[in-house]
Amino acid sequence: MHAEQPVRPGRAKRLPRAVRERQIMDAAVDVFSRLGFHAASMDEISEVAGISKPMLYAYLGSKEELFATCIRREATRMMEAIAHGVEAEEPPDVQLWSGLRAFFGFVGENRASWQVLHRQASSQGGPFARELADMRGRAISLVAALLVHSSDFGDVPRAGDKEAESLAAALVGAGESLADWWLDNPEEPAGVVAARLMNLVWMGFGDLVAGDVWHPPSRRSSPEKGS
Amino acid sequence: MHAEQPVRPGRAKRLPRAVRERQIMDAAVDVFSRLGFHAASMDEISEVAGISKPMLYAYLGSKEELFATCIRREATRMMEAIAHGVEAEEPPDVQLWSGLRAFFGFVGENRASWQVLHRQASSQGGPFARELADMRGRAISLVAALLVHSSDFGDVPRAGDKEAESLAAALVGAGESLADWWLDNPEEPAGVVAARLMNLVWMGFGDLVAGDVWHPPSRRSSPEKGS
DNA sequence: AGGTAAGCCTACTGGCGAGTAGGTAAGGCG
DNA sequence: CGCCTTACCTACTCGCCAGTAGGCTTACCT
Repeated sequence: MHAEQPVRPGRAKRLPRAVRERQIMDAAVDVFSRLGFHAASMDEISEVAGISKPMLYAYLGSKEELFATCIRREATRMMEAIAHGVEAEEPPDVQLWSGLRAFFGFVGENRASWQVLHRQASSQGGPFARELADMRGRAISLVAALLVHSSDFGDVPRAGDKEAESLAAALVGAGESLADWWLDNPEEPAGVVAARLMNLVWMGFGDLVAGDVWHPPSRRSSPEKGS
Repeated sequence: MHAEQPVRPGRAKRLPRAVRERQIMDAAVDVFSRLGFHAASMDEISEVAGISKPMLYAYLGSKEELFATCIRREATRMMEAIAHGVEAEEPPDVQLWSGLRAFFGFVGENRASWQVLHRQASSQGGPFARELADMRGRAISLVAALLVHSSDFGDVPRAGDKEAESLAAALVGAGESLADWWLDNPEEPAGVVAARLMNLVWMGFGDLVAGDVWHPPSRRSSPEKGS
């Protein structure tokens, strides 16, 4: 132990910038999700990332910039995951179903991302909430468009845009809340949780109480086996 | 004007402890709702309350105790407001409807309380989240019981408790989210927003698209005039 | 009136954490 | 092989804010 190693203790291996940035972002999402924006310190993020604080500032700028970048990255990943699972040609209920499945699938596999997006981002004032509200707004518009379009299938001429938007907000919120609940009760698979929400918003309690359930038009396996 | 007033500039009028505590709590809820837990400073709270910082500590203890007390007070107020609006003898759908109206009524008249409860409390780790999760849990249980009981009216023997709970979580979340949306779109009255959610969760999109709507059993005025 | 306790204050300390100054190793290229 | 650019570090400053020490003032009670 008295012999000096040529390797200085706190010296990280030299890496190209892009790789380090990825590492740092991953560490930041992890720490932000566990502690929240304010309680998270740049010291801890740098420690988790395996580098020193000045590198953080050199690569990602201030704490706020870093956080905003995290939000943007995770939001983009999520929206892409959902968009990937939905096909625009399908009828509205199937589109909704696909979207829900993709959403819960993403949350199940990216819990930290979800924490950052849903809890942290929305509760910090400043530009973060705007960033997040932006994505949320896009999601709501998407659902609202689906609902309006869906009306064309029935005989109701056209629900008010405001009404569709508020319903979409309720639906998105239901999804968020259910996802949170799921994090605390993770024993059930994503598909089952998604199917529950699908039934709730498509059939309503009234029908469910009467024993009616929604199921996809016999393509894949039915979402809830008759247990 | 050059004569000294006997009133010292920063000296507040003497008041009994109970009254001051109320003032302080009101100020705290206001500041916490605007800035969030961390960004809120005890200095600002004391300033808004019209007293000096040591009084805060003398009366309400540390910042964390103060915040927890705020949460408890507001949560209790809200639960009482809702419980007040619901009568246990009514059929399930009417109970749900009453609860929704009471909820949105409360939020409309206590926006700051709602901000503190929904945004701030849930995003801070620590004992606050527990406090809040507690109330939320009670609300969910309440709704879940309603759903289970509701099943007895139909011919389905009994939905699984887990399923009822997750549906209740989704419903509570939908309410929270819709309340948030409403804060940004406050032009509509509480009753209309409540009616939207009622229709969504009771009828489902499937029925709504087909033109069916739920309405209360002809007692009060109908929730949504045929516009 | 005079005592006294409750209500109120100004003015500090101490620690934590964002952001920085200035220096050290290591890979590439002549 | 030496030079220089890029990656990386240790070790600070500085402001903000939770929490406190110690003293003043006013209402009530006898």
